[in-house]
Amino acid sequence: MPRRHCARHGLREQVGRWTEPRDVILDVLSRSKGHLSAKEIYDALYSSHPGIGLTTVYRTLELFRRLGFIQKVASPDGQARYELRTEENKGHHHHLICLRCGKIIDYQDFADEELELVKKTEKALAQKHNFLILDHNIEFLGLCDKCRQAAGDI
Amino acid sequence: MPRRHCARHGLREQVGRWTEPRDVILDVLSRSKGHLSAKEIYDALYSSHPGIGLTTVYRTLELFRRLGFIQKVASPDGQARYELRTEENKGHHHHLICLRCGKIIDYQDFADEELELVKKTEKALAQKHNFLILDHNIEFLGLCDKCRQAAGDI
DNA sequence: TGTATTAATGAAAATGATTTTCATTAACTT
DNA sequence: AAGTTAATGAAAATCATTTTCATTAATACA
Repeated sequence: MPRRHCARHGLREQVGRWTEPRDVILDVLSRSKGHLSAKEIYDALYSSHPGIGLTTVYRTLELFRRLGFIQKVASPDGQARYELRTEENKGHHHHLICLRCGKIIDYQDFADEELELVKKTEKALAQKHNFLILDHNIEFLGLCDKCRQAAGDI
Repeated sequence: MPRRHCARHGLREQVGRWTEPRDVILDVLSRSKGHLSAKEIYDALYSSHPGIGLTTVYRTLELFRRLGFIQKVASPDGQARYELRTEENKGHHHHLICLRCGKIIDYQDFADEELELVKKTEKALAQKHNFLILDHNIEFLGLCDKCRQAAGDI
């Protein structure tokens, strides 16, 4: 069985058993640029590994999230989407989301300016509302290139 | 039948028929400070109007959203929540969301600073990704006062 | 290198929010 | 006041996700 990612990520110590599904799902995630839904991962795997069930995909994604390997993003089309955490995107949750097809695009621009404002806001809000702030989200919603055309450019 | 809100909001022209469920649901929304889920609205109505079904609540919320009277916010607990659009909150979608109970708090602080950054970012992103930006969301996720205590303040 | 242990899997059923269907009711038109 | 048809409510359908449980297989250990 391929141990590609197991060695690569030093997972052995953190996960009970390193299995084929976990290996292949991590592989799909690292191959893909964008954010994939559970169903999309299941479909991508189906031709090469028809045995892997959707249940396992969900369970594995939840495991990876717990381990901090991936980030889960709620998409307005109802399916959650997941992306591998990399050095670049670590700590950033800034997205461009298409309301029509659910596609999610990361952006890095203005990250510094945003971060400054976010930190300032965070501190003030935590105090004012006695809230323990653990995370934040900044997202822009609209229509992606493809869907603008499909929708007759509105 | 009470026509309270029908007159108040000048709805008659915009909606086909003004009905009791629509009237009462709008009433609940305008009475409530926070963001209510469909189920919460249904429950709030149950004692005084046991006849009104959950289906109608959903349909009415969708109508109100189409008309621009309310704003729908996705909550991480899985249920969408809705708030009446008022003069103050119009154009702002800035929320403090509790990951444990789903409670949503609006905030206005830093709205001006945020808006400036948002506009700048929006323009640049729209151009770079050929995206038609229709809306944005800024949210802070964490634990509300009550849930911090329930969770032993972590 | 087998073999036992038990974590991980997959199929099917369960869940929970939301949507659809369809026969009935009632708001508005005339 | 009566007809038209939009709106309703109950039940069924959907859809993403979770749970259950019997089976499989990764690791430990003899």
